[in-house]
Amino acid sequence: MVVPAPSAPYHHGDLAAACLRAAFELLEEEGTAGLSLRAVARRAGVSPTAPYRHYADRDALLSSVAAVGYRELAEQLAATHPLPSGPAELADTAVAYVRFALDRPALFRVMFAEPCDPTNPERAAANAAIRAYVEAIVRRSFPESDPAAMGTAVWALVHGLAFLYLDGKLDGPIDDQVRAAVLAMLTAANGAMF
Amino acid sequence: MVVPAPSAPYHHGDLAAACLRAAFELLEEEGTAGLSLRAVARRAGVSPTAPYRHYADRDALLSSVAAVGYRELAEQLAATHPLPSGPAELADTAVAYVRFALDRPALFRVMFAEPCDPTNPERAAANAAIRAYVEAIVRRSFPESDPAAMGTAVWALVHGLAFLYLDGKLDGPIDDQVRAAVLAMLTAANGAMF
DNA sequence: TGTACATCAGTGAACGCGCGTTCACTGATGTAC
DNA sequence: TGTACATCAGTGAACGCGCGTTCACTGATGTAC
Repeated sequence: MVVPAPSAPYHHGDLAAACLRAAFELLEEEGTAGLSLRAVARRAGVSPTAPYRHYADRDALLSSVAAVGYRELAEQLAATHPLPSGPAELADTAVAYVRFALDRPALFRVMFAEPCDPTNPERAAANAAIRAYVEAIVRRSFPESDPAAMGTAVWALVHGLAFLYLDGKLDGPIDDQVRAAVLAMLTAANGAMF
Repeated sequence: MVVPAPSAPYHHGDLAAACLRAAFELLEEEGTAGLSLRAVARRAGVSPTAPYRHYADRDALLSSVAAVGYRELAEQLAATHPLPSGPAELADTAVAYVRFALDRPALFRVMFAEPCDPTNPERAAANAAIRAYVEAIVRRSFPESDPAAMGTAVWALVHGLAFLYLDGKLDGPIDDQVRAAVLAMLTAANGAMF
């Protein structure tokens, strides 16, 4: 019976996944600046060049990180309300979006603020998934509006809130303010001066 | 009569302003990554350490850049409509905001996405100016809404549009789509299913 | 069941790079007497 | 008006740093016969 050596086998086993995990941890602990290929390799317990077996270059790793991030954001939104309808549920979803950004700021920045390869199919799919989710909401809650235009507006509203908080342009009790902002916007047209 | 030496006087004259100008040019030409203190010094034709006479460190320079950027953004908005009212003028202003972001993406990122020193008084003033502008619009156009909440929402809407376009999450004819999104949002409540 | 060999997944040394920042310095300027 | 001197705004060499990426390599694995 062969007892496997207790440590440091030559082959890692699943280095691709380990790199991804390491990248997430680094983003959480050190922020965007801490996410280098070398740091990922270090944390995975592997030589600086080993990740190149699994990722063509730094950008490729970032794209994979972003793709996983999109999936997790989608899960978090769906967990709040699979298909929100009505102002209160929409506000809940907005809060969930902003919370995601503030809980994992570096990840959120990689997902959105870094110029990742736009031809990456994983990214395109993730992007399309978010759009579809938002448009489904819009079609249900605002049947009289243009779903594309209104979908863009809704996404922009929550996305803008996320970034404004993330970058310290707003302060105060976040959940309440996000809720208030979304509700104010959704009911504004009724009392508008035009 | 003293004829000044035609080149390379020992004292620059106004190195602080020259650094700022160089920083803007670098942002325009090379993007955020190209903006280093050394590059600024090089472009200003001065030794790598000279800028330290005028800026405590890299962050201090970035803060100054951001402050000037805010002023220019405010000017561009005011030039579109000093105090927009009605959906069409609001949409114009939104377009101007997004245009600013897309015309000068690296500058816009420095203004918003970089973690500049939040205690910088120039930055605080710039931030307050934007808020005041937006709230003035809101008070006039949406007298029945909470001006703070609605102000936040309006800013977030245009800011989100700016970043989504900037980061390639949306595509298509920008001006038209921004206008359509803003108009859809501002009239949505009328036909909402709640 | 054994063996030869192709393939795969790592290693480790080395490359060149540009960065922010420090330090002791020196040339230029302006002010007090 | 001339001079001494403090102050200001630059220089230039040097520091240590970590990065992405390349290269030739080697240990481990698995497959064909």
